[in-house]
Amino acid sequence: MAETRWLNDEEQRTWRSFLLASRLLFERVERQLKQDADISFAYYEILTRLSEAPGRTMRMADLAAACVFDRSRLSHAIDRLVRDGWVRRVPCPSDTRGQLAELTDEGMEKVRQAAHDHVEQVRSLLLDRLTLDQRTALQEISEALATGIADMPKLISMGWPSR
Amino acid sequence: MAETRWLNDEEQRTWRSFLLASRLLFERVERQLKQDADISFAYYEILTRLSEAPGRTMRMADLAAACVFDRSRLSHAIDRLVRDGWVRRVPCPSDTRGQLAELTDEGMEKVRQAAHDHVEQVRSLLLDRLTLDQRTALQEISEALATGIADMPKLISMGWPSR
DNA sequence: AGCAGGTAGTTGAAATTTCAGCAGCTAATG
DNA sequence: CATTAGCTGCTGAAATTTCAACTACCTGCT
Repeated sequence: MAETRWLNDEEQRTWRSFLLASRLLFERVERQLKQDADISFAYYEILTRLSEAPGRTMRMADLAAACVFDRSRLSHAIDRLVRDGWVRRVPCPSDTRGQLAELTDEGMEKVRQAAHDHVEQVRSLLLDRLTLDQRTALQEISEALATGIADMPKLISMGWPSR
Repeated sequence: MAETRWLNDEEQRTWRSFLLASRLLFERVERQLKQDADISFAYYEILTRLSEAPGRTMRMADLAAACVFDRSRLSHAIDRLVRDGWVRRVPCPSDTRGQLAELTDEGMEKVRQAAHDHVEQVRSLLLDRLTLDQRTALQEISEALATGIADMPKLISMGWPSR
């Protein structure tokens, strides 16, 4: 195995500042939602996605992909949202294996109520701190990264016995 | 309370693409570390910070701040790293309350071993996908965000009884 | 010295996420 | 049609993180 190609200063600084900024940002977003609306960002995001979906309904797998959850995590999370009365499970008509998660009226109300302060927070932590150029740049960068990553295989298969 | 100032399309797209990209990125980084080095990114980061610190040693609170962990999370995490023999706890000489986390030789070896593939992953997921201009922009944006957030109070005190 | 208020780190329990594996179903192949 | 590979979602247990105290100690003030 070759020598480790360490990051140079510029590379290091880019990666670390990105890491730091994202984490500080998400930490604040989480904290604010928990404090003002008593809901975690994970749940808030699920509810939001559903609220935007046609029929307030999504297939479990699609919802998981949208939220970048694995299936198991989503499954447990939906259990809890169902328990709280914000989501309902509906069998999928076109695929017997499938389940749809449907947002209830209570769930819809919950998102609405939580959204107000959340949006303000996103503005003050992210949008208001950047120039228009920076926002554009960030968007382009993010989209490039997301596209690139989505195209890559999830697991790097290494040295597989060749048949 | 005023009407919710929803994000317009451009704002929405910036925020969501940033959200998506960061999560995909961190998800891959986590997965790779787990797969190749059998360690979570959280632990890897703790070990890394310690490996760079003078004397391979840091105060708990500083380490927590560097990793954007709360104290409790760090405390539990260090428990586990101590159990695994990668970290040692040392009382702080200057402050009786304090503790120092010290990286053991085994811990150092673990970081070294994990770092190789991790660095490659950071390159292929992030650095190699951006132009030099984009890397510069991302760095500036991240630093602006991090600075801004660090300056803000953690909790928005609302409607406090005026004395 | 004695006290008030803040800081450092830990603790245990509850909540959440991860992990491995499973059962049922679909779809492609021959 | 039968086979088989792959997908869908769920489950339970283990690992981790969050939450709310709590102890011990430091700092500045009187």
